[in-house]
Amino acid sequence: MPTIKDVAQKAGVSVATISRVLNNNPHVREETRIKILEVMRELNYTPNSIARTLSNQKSNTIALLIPDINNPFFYELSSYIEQSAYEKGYSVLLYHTHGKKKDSIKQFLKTLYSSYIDGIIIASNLDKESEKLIIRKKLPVIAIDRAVTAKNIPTIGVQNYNGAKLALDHLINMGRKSIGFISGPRQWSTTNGRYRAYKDVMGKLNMEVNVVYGDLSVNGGMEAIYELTKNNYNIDAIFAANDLMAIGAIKALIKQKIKIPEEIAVVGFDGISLSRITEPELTTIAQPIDRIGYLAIKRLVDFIERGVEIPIIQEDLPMELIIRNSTRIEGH
Amino acid sequence: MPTIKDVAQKAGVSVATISRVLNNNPHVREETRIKILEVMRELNYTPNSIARTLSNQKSNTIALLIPDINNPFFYELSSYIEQSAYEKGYSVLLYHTHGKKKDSIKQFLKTLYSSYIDGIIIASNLDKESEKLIIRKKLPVIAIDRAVTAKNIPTIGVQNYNGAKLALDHLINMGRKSIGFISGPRQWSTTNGRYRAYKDVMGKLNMEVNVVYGDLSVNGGMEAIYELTKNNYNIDAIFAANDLMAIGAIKALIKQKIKIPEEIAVVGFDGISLSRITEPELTTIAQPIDRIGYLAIKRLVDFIERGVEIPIIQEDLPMELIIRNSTRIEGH
DNA sequence: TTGTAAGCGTTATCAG
DNA sequence: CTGATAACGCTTACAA
Repeated sequence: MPTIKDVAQKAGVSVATISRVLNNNPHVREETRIKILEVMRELNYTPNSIARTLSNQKSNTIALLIPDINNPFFYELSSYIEQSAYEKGYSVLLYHTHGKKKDSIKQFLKTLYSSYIDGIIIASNLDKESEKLIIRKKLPVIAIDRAVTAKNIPTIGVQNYNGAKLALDHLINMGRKSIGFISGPRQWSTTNGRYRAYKDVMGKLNMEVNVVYGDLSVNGGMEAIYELTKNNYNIDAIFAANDLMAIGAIKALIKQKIKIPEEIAVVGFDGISLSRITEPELTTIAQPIDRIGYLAIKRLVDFIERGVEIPIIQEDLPMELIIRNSTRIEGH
Repeated sequence: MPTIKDVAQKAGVSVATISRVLNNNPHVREETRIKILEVMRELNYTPNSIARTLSNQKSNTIALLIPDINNPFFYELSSYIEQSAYEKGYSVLLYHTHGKKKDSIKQFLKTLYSSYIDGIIIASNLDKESEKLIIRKKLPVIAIDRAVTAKNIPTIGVQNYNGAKLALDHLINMGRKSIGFISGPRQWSTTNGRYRAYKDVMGKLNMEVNVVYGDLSVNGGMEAIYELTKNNYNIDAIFAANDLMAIGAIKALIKQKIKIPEEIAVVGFDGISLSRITEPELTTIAQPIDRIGYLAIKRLVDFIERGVEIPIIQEDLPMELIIRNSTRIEGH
């Protein structure tokens, strides 16, 4: 691989000048610039990014911490983040927090600082200690969606309460009289809003409250259904706190030969692409995953490159109801 | 962040000595080594990996090229690869070849050489030109599974022919008399073995051949079913060249109110975790995804660190039949 | 066993 | 507008 020296030599100038054209420094005579660009092409020269990073103390890389490998929501999210980063000239360093030893997150954070990572996006739920470690350093951080309990990390999330209301109103519009709710884990901050909406709507309409807790997985959804249908034969709709559990719900209902949506309608939450994999396809409340990824990168890069402060407040994006056959009787 | 200089100063030795203990060089007095380790802990020192990379011309990073973001098979694969790499002290640089402009792969390859990437794993199908570019450099490369048409890239794959035979024998053992095959795209090398097995088995047993081509997606599987069932009312089993299409097949069959497996049994291929998402769950031929990932990393690292040549031959791993309810009548 | 110093490929300061 | 050169943090002959 040719280096900046080779280019300098062949072009008959100093490395400083080469560096200048590399960095679009205007103080280069047009003639020399052209000459140099030509030589670069001839030599098929690419600037060495490692050397650049060392010199600049900046890597144009953003670290992304995501939790479970089995939740497609995070894959889709990471894909959008990578795309947005790519467009701004940044790479993404993916780190799966799930399944690794407790200390390894600490280790990873150390690595960050030894690689000149420019910023961090956190989609995982970290323990308090790790969070503190992150905050202590001055690296720009942004949390997305479900995540982070510390108050002083800027967060981009979704309107969980309003989104859940969309789901419930839809079910009620479809004439459902008894709605069961499959909640996420109690500590999980983002499911709280969804839970509150459920309680509020049920309360206002004087409807029975039936809540079961699940672990956000397909199996969790199945188990929740067994629990819910064990005693409540009158339920005619299910609202699940995420799509994976809703898919599990559909699976369990089909197994019990319960007709969807005729006997029980199902609504999910997230809008992952898997929500179309079942038969019937799942009605769901879609998060603007692309937008979350885009915003996270934008906020971070704006700060890194232009010092634009990231608002410490929580920024909550609206959600969208997508109606499919798990709530809509076909042909209607 | 403290540097090697800070450590040297505080420990009262030269940076060379620090570097020696960092690299486990035995020519350090035990006493000094201990002293230095102590100072490192005190200062909370972490060696700067960028500087190390620049000096060593080696980054301990392996690039992984994966295609479609929507195929969970590759996600699972990449997860195992990351895990294996992690255990050997390597990071993985993920690059999605799908959806990016044609030139960007070329651009990416350039980046590789400017970041001292130590090796490449290719899971994507690249065009000939890109492949040539890769081969021309002396970077160690390994292709996995479905991939790569060039003959001179070492490849780790699976026994497609034998795996497909497992599926077909199973269906025949279950008493099926007419098996339809949903193939992958014709050019797709890995589906060829599966196709040949189908032809051979059908031929040997004098059974009717019914092949439809799909694009390896869920929708592709659905369309294939519409095609297959349009004319062949006597089919009682489907073998799909991958799980995603098999899932689509199940979806389409359910939509047509055809009972699985009573009327039509379905077998997939890959063994992705999504194969358990349907009701009934999918019988499938599982690839040893973990093993593929492990081997790819092992071969690469063995070469990088100890010069162990990677066998140029294709290395094909055995597959496993997993029987679930899409072929087995419940209670049996 | 330890230290000195050159080198890895850039960037940036300071002169000219 | 251009060139020398120190600096980024580490490794590694070569000397001592």
